[in-house]
Amino acid sequence: MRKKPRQHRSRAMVEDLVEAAAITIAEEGLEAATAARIAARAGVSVGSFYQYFDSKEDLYAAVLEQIAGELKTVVGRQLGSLSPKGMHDFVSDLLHDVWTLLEANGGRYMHISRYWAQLDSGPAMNELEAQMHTALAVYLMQNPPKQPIQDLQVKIYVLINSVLFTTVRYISDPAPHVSREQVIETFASMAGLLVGEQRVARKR
Amino acid sequence: MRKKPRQHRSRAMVEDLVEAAAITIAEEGLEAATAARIAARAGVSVGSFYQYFDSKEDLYAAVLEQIAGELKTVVGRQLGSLSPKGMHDFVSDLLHDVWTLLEANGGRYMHISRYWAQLDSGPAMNELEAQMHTALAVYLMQNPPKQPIQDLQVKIYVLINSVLFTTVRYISDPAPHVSREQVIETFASMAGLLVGEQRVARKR
Amino acid sequence: MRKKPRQHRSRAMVEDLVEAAAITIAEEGLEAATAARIAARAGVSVGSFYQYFDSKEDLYAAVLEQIAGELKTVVGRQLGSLSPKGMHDFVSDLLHDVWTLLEANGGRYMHISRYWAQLDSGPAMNELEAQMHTALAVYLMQNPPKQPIQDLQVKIYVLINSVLFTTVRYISDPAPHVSREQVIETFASMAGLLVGEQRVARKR
Amino acid sequence: MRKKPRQHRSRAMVEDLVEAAAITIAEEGLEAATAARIAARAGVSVGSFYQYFDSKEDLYAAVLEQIAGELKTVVGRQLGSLSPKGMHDFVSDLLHDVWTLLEANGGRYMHISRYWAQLDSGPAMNELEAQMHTALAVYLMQNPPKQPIQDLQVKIYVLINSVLFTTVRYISDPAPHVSREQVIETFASMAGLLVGEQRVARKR
DNA sequence: CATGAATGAGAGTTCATTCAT
DNA sequence: TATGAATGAACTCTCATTCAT
Repeated sequence: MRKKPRQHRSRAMVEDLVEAAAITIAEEGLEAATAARIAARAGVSVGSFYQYFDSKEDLYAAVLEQIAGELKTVVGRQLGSLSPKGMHDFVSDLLHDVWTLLEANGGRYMHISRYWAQLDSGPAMNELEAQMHTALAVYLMQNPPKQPIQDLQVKIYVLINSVLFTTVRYISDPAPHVSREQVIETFASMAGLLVGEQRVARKR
Repeated sequence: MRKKPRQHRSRAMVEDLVEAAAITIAEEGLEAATAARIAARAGVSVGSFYQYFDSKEDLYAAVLEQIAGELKTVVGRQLGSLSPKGMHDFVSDLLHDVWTLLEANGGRYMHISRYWAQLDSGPAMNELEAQMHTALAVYLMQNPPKQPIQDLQVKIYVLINSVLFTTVRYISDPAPHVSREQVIETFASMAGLLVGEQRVARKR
Repeated sequence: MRKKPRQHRSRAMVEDLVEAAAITIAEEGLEAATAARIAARAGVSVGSFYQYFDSKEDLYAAVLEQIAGELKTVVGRQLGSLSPKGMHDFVSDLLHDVWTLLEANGGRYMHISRYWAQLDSGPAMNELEAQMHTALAVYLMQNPPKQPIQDLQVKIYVLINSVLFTTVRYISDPAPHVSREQVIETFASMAGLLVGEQRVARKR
Repeated sequence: MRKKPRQHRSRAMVEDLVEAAAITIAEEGLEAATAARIAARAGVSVGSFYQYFDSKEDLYAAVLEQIAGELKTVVGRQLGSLSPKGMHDFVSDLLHDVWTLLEANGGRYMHISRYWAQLDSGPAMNELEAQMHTALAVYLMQNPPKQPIQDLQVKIYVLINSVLFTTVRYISDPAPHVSREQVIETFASMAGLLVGEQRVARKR
């Protein structure tokens, strides 16, 4: 469990460490992300590292938390504009934003995602899922479908996981014959179809 | 490069090692899957380990190869019965079989899949993808759609990745409110919808 | 490349390690001089060993450097008094000093020299040879020979190698019927003869 | 202690192993000369290796014995023609022959000599020394010097060691400005001078 | 608080030697 | 007698973590 420092200096140090860890994992891989290397990149001593994080794993967790936090912000921004759009366009816009975030900083977050299995990503994933549920609930309250959608929870579960991991895979090991736009459009269609939407995408 | 043993004893040992590696990765995680641990679980000395595999990574690769091989067998079995069924039922049946395989032995393969990014799974994934392309091509020749399907490659790419990783995630971190049947049905629907099939699932 | 430590503690540790390595090589042979053994003898952990030396070979190099450095000091001390003595006496005095150094600490340096071929002793040897050339040049300028000495470089090369390795062999595997004085005298004669000196040794 | 096999097959195998060991040490260094590698090069199984040699060290000893044996043969050939030549020419001719032997087979023996310290070369050296003593004794009986030579044993000791190790060093780390002929001539002069010979070399 | 030298358990890998076949 | 698969001790080197300064 990480200590929650309240001092200014400390908070800056924690942030530096988290960022250094993210960069190191992204650029050199998880195996190269040693305590010494991360601390060096953060311009801090190993000792200080352990002042704020009880273990390397704690730091990794903080990195994931940060990513999840930014993702939540992105999703939150879309939530406000859900209803007027329809599902297809909502998913499309959302994915564009998510993709942009994941590709920012040279795809830093993307590369980190490769290690989700080692990184105990469970909590972050669950938060995202919960948020999506909220989004969908709001949407459906405002756009009551003619026929009730069955298994909504399941569809959300499938969608979010499909989107996330396919995106991860696409960026870490891109398919030459598949464009980013196409992937997004495919997911948007899938989402629309799953909620019974007519296949009439807005022009972009 | 792994030596290809031709003796009986040796082949048994190689198999033991591959299985021990699979079990160890599945049960204790990739980090715990050290040469010594794997060898011990296989009831073999470290020396023997390195008699048959030039490095730990070579063994990991062998594990992946085995999984991919079994997956290919499962898919191949379904390929023969594609056309009479329609896409939805084909995907549904296929997923049931795949799921059964991945869940076998306490979900061993499932857990290993978590580490696909570290395990150089590229080749295996590509083979599977190629196989799916074949399947789809066969299906579409026998069931020519009224309107041509656009971006077929993309849809396959998205589908296979979605199915695989969602399945992985489902088994390694199951959602309490989502049943296996429901996930499969969702994917089958998605597949059917993507190829323009009417949503009339066969009764099961 | 060895880190250059600037702290007091560190410098002491580096010295301890070099000495421990020297003792271990001398007493137990090069094969027994493992990282663990050397570290243990230095009263230090393996980790510290690798904090200051990037590899075992680096430490060996440091040992050689130290020996070469001390040899150079000894030779340098003699160089000042070359001319008034004549070649024979110069070599005799020099060898006495060198011998004393090599025999110090139970012949530690002597024993190490046995492994010169494995220890990448090239640089050290070359420095010593260069120094000898200087010495000889000075001597010959101050004592111009009646007839020019032919092949001076060759003679120096032969002399220095002969002296060094014969001395090494003598100490590491002494001949019972041969005394140290006699070996030195023989080399001194050889040196004198090679530069055309009359065979009139000073009384000792 | 090596077993002395008397069978034909066995003797051939022992010879093969000794040669394989010599080649391996010469070409790949002592560290690379593992039991498996040597056996493979000899076209024999490791098991057979240990049938004839109790340890790797035993094999190394056999290699040294072989080299020493061939050296002895060379020296012996010169011994017959000692007296008529005088010391200088005797040493010169001997060194040419020795040099030729050491350079044969791509300098195989030469390279092996680099490892004399690890290879327990004591016995071989002692034999060679004894042989040289015999040679000198014969020479001096047939060419009684005007003044008795002092410290003959010492001079032989110094000469043989000087010649051997300087030669080893010369071949394993040749000096660019020094030719083989010059080294030999220098040693021949030294030998002549040490036994009081006039410096009148035969024309070559 | 910050530092970074020191620690030592542990990882991957090699290889001399044995022994069942 | 010949084989080479099997063994496991030993080696080099790394790195998370601590603690004296």
